[in-house]
Amino acid sequence: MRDELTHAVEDYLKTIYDLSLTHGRASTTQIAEVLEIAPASVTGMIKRLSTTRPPLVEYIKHRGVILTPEGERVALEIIRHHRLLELFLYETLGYSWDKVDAEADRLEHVISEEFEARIAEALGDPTHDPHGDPIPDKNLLMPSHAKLSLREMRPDQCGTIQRVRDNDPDLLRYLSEQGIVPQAHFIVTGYTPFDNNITILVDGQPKAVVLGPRITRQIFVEQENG
Amino acid sequence: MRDELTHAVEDYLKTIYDLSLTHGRASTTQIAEVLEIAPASVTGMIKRLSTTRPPLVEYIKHRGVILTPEGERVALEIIRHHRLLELFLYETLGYSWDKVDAEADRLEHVISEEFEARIAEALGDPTHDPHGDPIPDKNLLMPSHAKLSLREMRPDQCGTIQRVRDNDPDLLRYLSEQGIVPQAHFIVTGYTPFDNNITILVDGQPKAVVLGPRITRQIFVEQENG
DNA sequence: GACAAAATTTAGGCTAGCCTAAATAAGGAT
DNA sequence: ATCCTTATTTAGGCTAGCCTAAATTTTGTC
Ligand SMILES: [Mn+2]
Ligand SMILES: [Mn+2]
Ligand SMILES: [Mn+2]
Ligand SMILES: [Mn+2]
Repeated sequence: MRDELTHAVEDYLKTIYDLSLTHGRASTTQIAEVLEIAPASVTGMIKRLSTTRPPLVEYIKHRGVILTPEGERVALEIIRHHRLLELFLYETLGYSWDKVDAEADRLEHVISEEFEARIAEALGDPTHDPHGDPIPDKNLLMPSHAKLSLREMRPDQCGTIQRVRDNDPDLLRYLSEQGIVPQAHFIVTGYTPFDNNITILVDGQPKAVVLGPRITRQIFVEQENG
Repeated sequence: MRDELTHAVEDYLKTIYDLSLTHGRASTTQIAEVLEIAPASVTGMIKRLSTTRPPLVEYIKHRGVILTPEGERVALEIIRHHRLLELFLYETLGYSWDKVDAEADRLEHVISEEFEARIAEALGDPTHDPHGDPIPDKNLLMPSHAKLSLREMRPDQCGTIQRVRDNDPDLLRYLSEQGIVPQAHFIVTGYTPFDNNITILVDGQPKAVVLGPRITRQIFVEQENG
């Protein structure tokens, strides 16, 4: 069906997919920041993506882009590769969870459908990667996932960690040292306004931890009704 | 030490290494054939490879190229990636031996040194890939390997299959159907001059097989003194 | 040793993807 | 509504890698 797309194109589509989830439409500058390239270069690329047949994005000048159904299909395919690879590196090869993202970022573009199928099977058709990110299934259907960020929680509320943004290796190492990993259960023991610090006590950990908003914004949880 | 080389450069160096083993110096046309690109393009690339610092090939106009020590180091690094990957795909992911080459050809350029180290360890620091090709060790030292081709053998001589060229998936499937795989023991039962057909009986196989020179040239064996 | 065939190089051109600098459009404050 | 800032696009340029067609060198044959 789809002929070969370049690695660059695949990375653009993956990035646009991610940005659309939180911001609706992806702007030139946002894409440029994530991909660490000049905004002018992004303009050139999204023009191309919007004029392929079929178009991969819908582009309105000065208004940014959204993915077309075909663009989304490609993005989900790459995201499936990426997250399956992360889990494979973590589970099968013993990588630490802060190193899998960088490796998967390159591998995602070169593995075949057979490779994808074989690691999916070896891992038992998993639904979530090591950071709790949902893995689209074979038909590219995305499992539901927590959207409540830890920043919104308040004292005496409790829940489980579901998902942690995976782009910052140092943060990931820090968090796992504190026991803040998917499935960990915690209770909020403190909140300070103005600086928006949140203190949580994670089950099985000796001490509570204070987390600033730059961190809590990156953590998604499932709240328990209690 | 070495900064990033492109996939294309790595494939050139790997190809030149291979060609040098059998032909001494690699010619423009030979490289072009293996890589399936126009000879004119090869000329352009080998000029570049010969003028990098340090140079990766030694180029004499109209006389082809040989690898410099640095070029050979890079080639061996990629060949180690390739062959470790082939074995990993074969052993760990259950690929058939005719499909591993194509997949490894892409993966070899993107895996990190950590990935290399982890699969090497998982496989027990192997010395040979699924086709019997030698895998350079961590220090890029190439294990010794059989250089006697099956084509040179004659009736009543026997030996074991050591190595089969891996570039033709159809041939690989055919050979494994006949039990012609590394470590298989066989005896030569026939030879016909002019057409250079060789008949061998492989241990454990019901019938002898006649193999033409196009095939026997691709198979390397260890002869048994008998 | 001349000459044709084969191998190789040169010349000119193309696409993908990036860049910087300059021009323009959008949005917010007054 | 105007001004200013910020976002975006346009213009022009660069490298990597490929291509074809034409020129040139090498080589094998007589
Ligand atoms: Mn990527
Ligand atoms: Mn992840
Ligand atoms: Mn390759
Ligand atoms: Mn092989």
